[in-house]
Amino acid sequence: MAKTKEERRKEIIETAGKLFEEKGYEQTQVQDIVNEIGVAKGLFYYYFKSKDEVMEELADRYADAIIDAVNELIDKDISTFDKINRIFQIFIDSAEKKSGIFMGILNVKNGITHERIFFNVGEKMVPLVTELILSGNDNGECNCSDPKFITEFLVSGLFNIMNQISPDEKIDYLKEKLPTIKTMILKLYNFAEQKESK
Amino acid sequence: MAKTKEERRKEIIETAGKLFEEKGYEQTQVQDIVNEIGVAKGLFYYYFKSKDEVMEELADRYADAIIDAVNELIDKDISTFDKINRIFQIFIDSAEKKSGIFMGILNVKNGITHERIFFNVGEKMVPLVTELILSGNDNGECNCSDPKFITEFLVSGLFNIMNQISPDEKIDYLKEKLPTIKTMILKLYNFAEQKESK
Amino acid sequence: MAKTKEERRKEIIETAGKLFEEKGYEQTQVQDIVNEIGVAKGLFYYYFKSKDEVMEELADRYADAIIDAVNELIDKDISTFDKINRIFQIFIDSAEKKSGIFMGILNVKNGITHERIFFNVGEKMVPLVTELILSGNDNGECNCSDPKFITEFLVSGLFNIMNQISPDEKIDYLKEKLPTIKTMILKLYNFAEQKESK
Amino acid sequence: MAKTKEERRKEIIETAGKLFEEKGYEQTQVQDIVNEIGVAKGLFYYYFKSKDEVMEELADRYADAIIDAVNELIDKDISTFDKINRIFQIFIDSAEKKSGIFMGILNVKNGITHERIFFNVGEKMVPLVTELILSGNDNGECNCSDPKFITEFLVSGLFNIMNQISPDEKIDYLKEKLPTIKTMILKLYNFAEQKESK
DNA sequence: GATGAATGAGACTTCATTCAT
DNA sequence: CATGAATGAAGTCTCATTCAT
Repeated sequence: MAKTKEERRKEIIETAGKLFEEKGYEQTQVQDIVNEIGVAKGLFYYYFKSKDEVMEELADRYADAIIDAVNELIDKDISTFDKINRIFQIFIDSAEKKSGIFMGILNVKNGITHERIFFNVGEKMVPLVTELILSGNDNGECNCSDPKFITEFLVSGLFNIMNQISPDEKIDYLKEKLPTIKTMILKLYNFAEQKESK
Repeated sequence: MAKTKEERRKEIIETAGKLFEEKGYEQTQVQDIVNEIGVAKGLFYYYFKSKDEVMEELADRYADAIIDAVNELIDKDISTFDKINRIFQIFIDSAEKKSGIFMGILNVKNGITHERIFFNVGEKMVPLVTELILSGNDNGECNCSDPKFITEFLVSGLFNIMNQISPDEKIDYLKEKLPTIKTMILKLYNFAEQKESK
Repeated sequence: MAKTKEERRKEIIETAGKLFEEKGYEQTQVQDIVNEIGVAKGLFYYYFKSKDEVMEELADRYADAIIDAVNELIDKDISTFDKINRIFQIFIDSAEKKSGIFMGILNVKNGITHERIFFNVGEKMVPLVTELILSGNDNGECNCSDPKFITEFLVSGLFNIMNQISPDEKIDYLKEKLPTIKTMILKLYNFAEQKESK
Repeated sequence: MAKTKEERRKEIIETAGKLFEEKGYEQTQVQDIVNEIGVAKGLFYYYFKSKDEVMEELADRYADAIIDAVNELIDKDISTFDKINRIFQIFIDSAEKKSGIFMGILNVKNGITHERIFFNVGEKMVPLVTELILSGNDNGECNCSDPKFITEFLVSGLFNIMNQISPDEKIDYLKEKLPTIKTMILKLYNFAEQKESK
C-alpha cells in the first residue's frame, strides 16, 4: 500500500469533497471519509489538522483551478466581450469536470459546502472580471456603470442555478442556457452589439 | 408568568431566528434559545417537536410573508413593469424589517439557514414572477424568451447580495443599488423603454 | 362536566390500565392518559401522587377482584378438586372481563405491567390454593407433597400463556385448553380419579 | 489498554446483563455500564448502536447457549424421557452459570429483561421439546395429547420460579425441587413409569 | 505511514411533576 | 374540580480528535 504523501492527500480531499456534496458537511463524518477510502481514521489526522481544514483546502483548490484558467485568459489578445464569455464558460465547464465537487444533487443540508466554495470562488473571480470590464469601459468596448455589482450578480446567479439542478441534467441544461447567458452578459455590461469570434 | 401559547411560539421562533442568523443553525443550541428567553429547555419541546421544526417554520413564515405581499400586488391595475419592480422591492424591503431573519452578518457557518430560506422563498416567488412576465409578453409590455431562467437568476443574485453585506450597511447599500437593479430588470426581461409611475 | 371523585379515579385507573397494556408502562406517558380522557394533566395529580401509584392500585384492584371471588368459594361445601378447578376458572375468566388489563397483545415492552400484576395476584392466590390442597391432603382427596411449588407452577404457567396470545383468540384458546388444564390439576395435585360435579 | 474487539464486546454485554438484572433495563443507564467497566461512554456506542441492541444480543446469547446444548443432546441414543429431563436440567443449569444474566434478585422493575429473555428462549426451546415428545408419542414412550401447550407451561413455570427466588438460594432451591420437576414431567407428558438411567 | 480503540464534552430530547390561575 | 404552561433533572446518543502500538 503506502501511497505517496501527495497522492493520499489528494485522495482524501477528493473523497471528502464527494461526500460533502452528497450528504453535506455536517452530515459527513470523518469516519465516512476513511471508510470510503479504506484506511484508518488516524490517517486522516496525519494529513489534516481537522475536518474543517479539508473543507478549506477543498474550496481553495476549486477556486484556484478557476482563477488559474481565468488568469491565463486575461492577457490574450481577444476582445473583452470574448474574454468575459470565456470566463463564464470556464466557470460553467468546471461543473463538468470530475472534480467531485459541484456534482451533488441539490441537498438543502449541504448548504455550508456550497456557501464556502461560492465564497472562495466569488471572492477571487469578481475582482478579475470587474477589472476587465473597467478596462473595457475605458476602450469603449462596453459601458457598465457598476461592474462589481453586476458581476456579483452574474456569478451568484450562475452558481445557484448550478446547485439547483441534478448533476445528470446539469451539463445539458447549461449548454441549453448558454445563449441566454451570453445575452445577459451582453446586456448587463452594455457591450456594443457584436458577433462573438470563435 | 405563562404567556399565551401563540405569544410563546412567536417568541421562540423569533429568538431562534435571531440566533440562527448570528451563529448559524448547527452552532445554535436549543439551550441558547431558551437561555435568551429565560425559560426552561423543556418548554421549547412543549412547543416544537425538534430544533429542525423551528427552522422549517421560520423559513415558511419568511417565505409566506413575501408571497402574501406579492399576491396582493399581482391583481392591481398597474403595468407589468411596475409590478415586477415592486415585487423585487418587497423582496428587498423584507430584509429591512426587524423580523430577526435576514439580519445576520455573512457567516460561512450559517449556510443551512440561508439555503433553506432561499429555497423556500425562491420556490414560491419564481413561478409568480414567471407567470407575470409571460402575460407581459402576451400583451407586448415585454419580450423575454426564458422568463423562468431569468427570474431564478435575479432572485438568487439578489439573495446572495443580501447575504454578503453586513446588516448595518445592507439598507443603504440596497437603496444605492436600486436603480441598477431596475435597469437590470428592464434589460433582462426586455421591457419597452419607459418611465416608472410613482 | 365535573364527575364525582370516585368516577374520575376509576376512569383514570381504567384508562391507564388500557394504555399500559397497549404500549407498556414506561412507554405510556401521563400525557397520553389525560389525552385519552380529555382532561388536563394537573387533574391526574389531583387524584394520584404519581404514575407509579396508579400502577400499584391497578395491580391491587385486579388481584383483589380475583381473591374476593376465590375467598367466596373457599367456604362452600364442594369437593377440593371442584374448588381448585373453579379457582383456576375464575383466574381465567378474569381475562375475559372488560377490565382493560390483560387485554393487551403480547408486547415485549410491557413486561413491567405483566410482572407487577402477576406478582400481586400470585402472591395472594398461591397461599390460598396451597392451604386448600394441604387440607385436601389431610382428608385424602388428594396427595401432593409440594403444593406450594406446584401451585406457583400452575399460576405462572397460566399467566404466561395468557400473555402470549392475542386478546381476540384468548377466550376461545383458553376454553379449548380447559380440559387439558383440568387434567394437569388432577395429575399434579394427585387427585383421586374422579368426575367433576357440575 | 485497548482490549481486542471481541473481549470488549463481551465485557460490555456481560456488564450490561449484570446491571439489567440488578436494577432493571430502564433503570440501568449507559453511564452505569461504562462506569462499571471504567471506560468512556463513547466506547459503548463504538460497539453497539443503542442500549436496546445490547439487550437484544444479551437475550440472543442466552437463548442460543441453551439451544446449542439442547441440540447436541437431541441426537443422542437415550430415551425420550431422559432427553426431556436433561433438557430441563440444562435450562436450570444455565441459571447457575456465572453468565451474569439470570442472576438477579427479583425486581419488579426488571420485567422487560425477563420477558425478553424468556420470549427468546421459549420461542426456540418449545418447538424442540414438542417435536421430541411427538416422536416419543409415536414410539410409545409417552402419550401426551397436547405437547406444545404442556411444554409452554413447563418452560414458563420454570422460568418464573427462577425469577422469584434470590440468586443465593436459587441453586439449592432448584436442586431441591428437581425430583418434583421430574415427577411433573413424567405425569404431564404421560411417560410410562420408569427409572431414569444415570 | 498506518491503525483503530478509546475519549469526553456536549448535543438533542423526554417526561414526571408542579403551581398559579 | 380543573387547567395547561412551565420546570429541570436525567437520559440517550454523536463524533471530532487523540495516541499507543
